[in-house]
Amino acid sequence: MRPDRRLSRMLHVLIHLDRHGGRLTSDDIAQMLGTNPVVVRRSMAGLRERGYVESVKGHGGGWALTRPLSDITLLDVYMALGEPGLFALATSQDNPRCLVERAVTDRLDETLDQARELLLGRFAEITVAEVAGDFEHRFAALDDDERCASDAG
Amino acid sequence: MRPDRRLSRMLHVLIHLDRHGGRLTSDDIAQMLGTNPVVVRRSMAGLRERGYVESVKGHGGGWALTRPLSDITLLDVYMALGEPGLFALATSQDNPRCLVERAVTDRLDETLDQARELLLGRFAEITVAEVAGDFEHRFAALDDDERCASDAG
DNA sequence: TCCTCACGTAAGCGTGTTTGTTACGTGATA
DNA sequence: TATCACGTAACAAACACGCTTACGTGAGGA
Repeated sequence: MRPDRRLSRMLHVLIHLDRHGGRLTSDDIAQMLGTNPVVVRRSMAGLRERGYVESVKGHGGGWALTRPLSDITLLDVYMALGEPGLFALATSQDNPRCLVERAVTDRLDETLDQARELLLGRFAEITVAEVAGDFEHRFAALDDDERCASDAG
Repeated sequence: MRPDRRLSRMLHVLIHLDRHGGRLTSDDIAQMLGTNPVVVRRSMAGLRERGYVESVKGHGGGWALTRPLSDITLLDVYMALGEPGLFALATSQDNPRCLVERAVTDRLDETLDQARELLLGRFAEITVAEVAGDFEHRFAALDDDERCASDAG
């Protein structure tokens, strides 16, 4: 199955919006992500509905943050994307009458639920500002040449 | 993305093989799973290569266990399937030069790795015999009518 | 010997989800 | 009024599992 990369991409965008300060158009963002402005608008619609960003039409329009990154957790972004399925694994329901199958699915679902709980719990603990801090720390550690060579200066 | 149900199905099959005692043909198993014998052979090839089951051609042929369920963990079955990807989520590599993206992907990958470690660790702790025990326990708790109505008697 | 059974494998299509693309509409600004 | 930029619908591409068909091989029985 093709993996969902929207969470990764949206975090990337939020941090760039913060660093940029002003507005970025869907086209700007699409170029950063190597994709299409329509994909950007589609992915960011949920973030707008939840009030993390706003979009403005017309000249000088584009996308901007409406609150600090420290107020947005990875879980917030994940939920703004519609809480897509986390696992590429699922239990089968080929014959719900079969008690063997039910024992298997119950045991597997229980284990998957534990992993899901851990994952979403971690997402809830991490703010986007923290990830931005990871970047700042790395960027500060570079010497001047490396800073010029990187795309995030 | 379409989830992978092979792990669930293979556990189901292994427990039925154990309860049945003798051999089951790919056709028998396909009917249990509501699928096609070719799908069964393909999924079970890895289990055979690892020595958990054997297959015999010709009259009276089919599939049988080659070791007790207590010697097979969920992790063993997962690995026999070729260790398919666990998550429907992945990090993006749209622009590896971008330090922001790298900070995001590193943080996300780290979190996903934690969840993966938990999940595979749990898989390693659970034997197929344990899941079969779950079934036996439930089956013993049924009264006669319910046993007849279930498909696992 | 010949037939049937059952597995082994290759090849192609179906399907669902994200992603990519085109097209058209709407509102805001110069 | 022209242009910019978002909003949305519609459709194609890519990808992996699942399904189906087809053909080959080895084992056993008539």
